[in-house]
Amino acid sequence: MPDEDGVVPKVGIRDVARAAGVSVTTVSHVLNETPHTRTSEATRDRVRSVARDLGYTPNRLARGLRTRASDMIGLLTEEIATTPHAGRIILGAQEEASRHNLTLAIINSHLDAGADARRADARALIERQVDGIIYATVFHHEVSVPRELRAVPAVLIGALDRQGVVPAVLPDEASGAADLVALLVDAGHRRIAFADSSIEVPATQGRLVGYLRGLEQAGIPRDDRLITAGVSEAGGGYTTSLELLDRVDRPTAIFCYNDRMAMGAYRAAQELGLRIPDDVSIVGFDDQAPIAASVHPALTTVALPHYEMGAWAVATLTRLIQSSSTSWYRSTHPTLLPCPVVIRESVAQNNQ
Amino acid sequence: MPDEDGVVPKVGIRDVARAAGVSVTTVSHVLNETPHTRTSEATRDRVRSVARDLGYTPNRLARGLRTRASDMIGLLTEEIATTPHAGRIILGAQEEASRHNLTLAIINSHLDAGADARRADARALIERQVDGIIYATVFHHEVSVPRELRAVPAVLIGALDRQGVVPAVLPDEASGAADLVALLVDAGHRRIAFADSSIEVPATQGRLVGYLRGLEQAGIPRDDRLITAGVSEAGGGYTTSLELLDRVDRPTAIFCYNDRMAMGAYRAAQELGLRIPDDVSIVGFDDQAPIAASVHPALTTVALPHYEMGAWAVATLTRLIQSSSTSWYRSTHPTLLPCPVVIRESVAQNNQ
DNA sequence: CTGAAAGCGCTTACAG
DNA sequence: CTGAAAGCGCTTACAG
Repeated sequence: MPDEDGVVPKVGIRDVARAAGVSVTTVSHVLNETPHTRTSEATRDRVRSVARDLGYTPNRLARGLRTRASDMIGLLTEEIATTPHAGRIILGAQEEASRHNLTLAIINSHLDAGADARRADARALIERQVDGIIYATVFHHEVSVPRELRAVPAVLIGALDRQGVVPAVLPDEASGAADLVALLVDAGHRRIAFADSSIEVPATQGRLVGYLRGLEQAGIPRDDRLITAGVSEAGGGYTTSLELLDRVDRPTAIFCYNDRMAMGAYRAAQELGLRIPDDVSIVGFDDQAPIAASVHPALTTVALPHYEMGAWAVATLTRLIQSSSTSWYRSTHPTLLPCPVVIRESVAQNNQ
Repeated sequence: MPDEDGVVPKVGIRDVARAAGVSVTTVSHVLNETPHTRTSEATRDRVRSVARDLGYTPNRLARGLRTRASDMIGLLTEEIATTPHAGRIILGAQEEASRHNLTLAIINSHLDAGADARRADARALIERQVDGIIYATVFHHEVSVPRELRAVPAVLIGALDRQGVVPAVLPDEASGAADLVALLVDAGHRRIAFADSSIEVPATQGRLVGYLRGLEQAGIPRDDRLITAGVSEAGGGYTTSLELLDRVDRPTAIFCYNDRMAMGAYRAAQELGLRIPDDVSIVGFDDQAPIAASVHPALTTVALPHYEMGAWAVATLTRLIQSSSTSWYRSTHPTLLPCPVVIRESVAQNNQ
């Protein structure tokens, strides 16, 4: 309880021990429920109630120093907090951490900060004695993992380790894209365009691959005239869709690389007097929170498993930490997490 | 360097001391650049180079235990990581923390988790010995701050302390709204509608107040027929704008409560064959990342100072921590941070 | 069933 | 200018 200054005198384990008339050893055993330690029920009750009455709060710093486990996970993000939806990676990691009684310490590195800054950030986390580090990037390019990450168990989100030794998790963009195509095919579409992004990120590969796989699985021959590319913003989707929809044999559906491009496609369709989805179906990718649900008609798209990747990373890390094996890493195969199709209103049956 | 097992033997301050042929005291002084401590230049150089060669990484846990300062700030968010843009609060806090050589530990509480869960979360942070806590909420309702927050310096983001004792920072929504109205007035508009949100959050108050203040400053009489309310989603903006724009004396500009409602207003205008901004100007609020820039024409709106609030919180907290005064809190006035108008293309000169 | 004591890796008066 | 030693608040063999 606060004294008249409002200062709360910190009560430590020895205060509890003294007040309960036992040793600190016993207090520690009781409060931590140390296995293989038999303490009389009476003593345990007394210790617990004294601890509560005194408002004892264990000092996890001291505990960590002694046990050599800080129970903290470091999350190193690369420009990710700026990205929409990235908050869900943090959220997934945080909630999984809470489930394991771990705390998440985060540091954000700027993309353009360079390798040195990133290494310094990793070091800062290691100085905190984090038990493991999650390194999350925006695009899943291959990264050379800062070598400080070798000092501690680590996992990657959205990136591949060039040395192929650090476990990684990625969205299964190809399957998501293929599923989306299947949805279109099921609705009777066969002339499905792919409005790709012209910028070179690995995600492009995945989505294009999935698009092609989807066609193949439906027995629809690839038609390169239906594959276009533009800036991965609304503007790019507009330009590219305008051209696509102005053809005599225009596609009955457009699969846009992302939701922003889909917004542009909406506008193109509108200007051409085509109704969505009756005259043309449009789908996107990303399930970007405010866009996909706010456009009219609401956009059918594919969601990225941000939350799940964050949770996966912490779960995997705790396993690595517990195994405490010298060789943390077995599999070099990245884990692919499903990208679920989110059905809204921008796809209609095709009757042509 | 790793031995053959890949295990990196932890090097501590005593290893450095031994290798440099000095005491740990000296190593500590040199590495921390302790003031009022004169160590020969030669010794300092030797210590530093030995530390570097050995790859010495100070253990901040041990340091914290000794100095009673963990150099960690706890960020307690309330459902915030789910909110678009909330990442920027975390980012602002994180970057400001880095500047002070502090690390951010985050925990997210669910809105519906209740006061007990929130208190447990605060306690978890305090067990980590955080030097201060930031409590960030989505809507700035008044909150009763968990009493564990009294044990440590704390600041509020986006909320007011019911007891009026914890420093708080809020977006100056009223001024932002007034500025937006001023922009419209400068463009010659006088019949400016306000498509308010029908849900009751304090932000509504601020924006409405700002709208009215803006009119007043321009000498435009308040016209309640121009103030409507709808669901604060695209659908609400659509319905409400449709009605507004269908009047004979329709407004020349619509100020939407948020960007999502503005998207609905866009659709209403389109359906009525009104061009934006030539026939009607539309503005929003929030500057929601993917929406405002992706709609056509790009939306003029007001940005929320998320990043700045995060940075403010950490900066203020460090000041409170350093002052180490028993009575941390002086001012009960919340700090209001400006909401800058972001001019894009949805406002045109009115010539009626 | 319970406790005395060492030690985790640092910092910091204090002494020389 | 430099160092020996105490101590931050815990946990954990070990002994009884």
